[in-house]
Amino acid sequence: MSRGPRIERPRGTHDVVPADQPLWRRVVVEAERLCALSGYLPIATPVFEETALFERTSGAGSDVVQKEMYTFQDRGGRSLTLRPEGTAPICRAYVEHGMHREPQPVKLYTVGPMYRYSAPQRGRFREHWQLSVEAIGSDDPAVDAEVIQLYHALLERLGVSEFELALNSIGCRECRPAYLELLDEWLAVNLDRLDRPTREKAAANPLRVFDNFDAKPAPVQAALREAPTIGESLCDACSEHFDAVQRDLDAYGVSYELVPTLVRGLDYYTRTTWEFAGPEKGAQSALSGGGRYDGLIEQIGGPSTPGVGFGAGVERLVLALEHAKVSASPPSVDVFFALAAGAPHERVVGWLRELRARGVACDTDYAGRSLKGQLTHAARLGAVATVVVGPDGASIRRAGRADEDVLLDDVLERVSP
RNA sequence: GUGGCGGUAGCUCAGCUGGUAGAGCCCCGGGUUGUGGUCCCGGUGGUCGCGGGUUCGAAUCCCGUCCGCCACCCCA
Repeated sequence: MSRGPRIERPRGTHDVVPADQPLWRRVVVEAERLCALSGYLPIATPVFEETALFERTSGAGSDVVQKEMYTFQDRGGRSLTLRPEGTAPICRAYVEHGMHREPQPVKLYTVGPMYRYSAPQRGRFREHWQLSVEAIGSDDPAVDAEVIQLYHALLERLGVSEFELALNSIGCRECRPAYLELLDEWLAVNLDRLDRPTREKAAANPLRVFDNFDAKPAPVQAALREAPTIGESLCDACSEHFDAVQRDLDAYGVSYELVPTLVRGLDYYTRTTWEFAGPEKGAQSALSGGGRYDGLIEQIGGPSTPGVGFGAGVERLVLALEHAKVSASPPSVDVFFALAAGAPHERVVGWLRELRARGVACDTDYAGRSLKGQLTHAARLGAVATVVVGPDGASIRRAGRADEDVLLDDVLERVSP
């Protein structure tokens, strides 16, 4: 029969099989519903983009650009990249379609696959699905809060209660350079108090010396606690902005923890940054993360335009739902036709056509099962009504009701009132 | 990309120090149950991840490789 080794899905990818779909759909449907309720409109962008889009916006030094991009040349010699994140493509579409002429902010969302070449693990894939929500064209802190609240509402709505929201502001082009200078100075003086990984960070990406703080040796933690944080260096405008975001979150009833060392992995972020962490242990706890990106649109050749948004992992959210013991049922069958010996097949086909036209979900046996097998199958499908069809009549069975014997001519009307 | 652990039926796993493959669940059939999710009996189903090596003989030992999981890195 089959020759050669069995072909399996590519490393780091996964199938969402029918058994997984109810939970998966629930996440996506609720997300879309909440987006619509807040005025976010759906947009779809290509799954691949010109490589420069990500190189320019994410930052040449970012992990994504350095080691995680799926980059390839097409037959025309173009360098293309499977999108590693959703924000830059949406901003590209915003510029390309002149959405700056529309009423601002333009509020958009999309759900689709993202690609990152990293070592697969539980909850971490090379192809994973993400909900991306973006509000472009306003620097109002109320928009930051709205977008954060949107994901918060999604978690509540889905029944996930075990999560934490970490919040920070990383300043703007005005105040961040000054802070970086302060930090560099401090690092230079205190280098001998740090361990090797932290020293390497200090050289490569000083903002990230605080990463994974809890795992560092106690003396290193003690030292880092004395280091200057961005919060103390925010300019007045950024500081006011950040205060306003917090006031709105309070008004929304969203609780958060201020984490002055929270820095995100992409270079385009400014001011507000945040991360929702879920109940799963380990490095895959991040459910969603986002921030403001006031310089991004300019970087890709558009007019100076502020924006905020986040990306949220669908698989991680599904994992959180499973952790919270949330379940969802598959779609049910209204009517199942079980055929006894001598049943008129053509009549059943006609009933199927008519019921489906009326919007009644119905099915029958195609596996040559015994009558008992068909009834068992009907029960497993969760059929509301099972019709046992004989040569001259039928019997309609519903849970908790007496069987109803009907003429073949009356089946349709009795089964679909 | 680095290190550790692991891959046996669709799923969860057993298979002792090498002797040539098993259970439960699932699926199908039969019986029982008022012809429907229970229970009982039976059956289908396996390139032991893949390739090579050692051996009279490999699921079992060795090497390589692929895939998964865990940690690191980093993220969703």
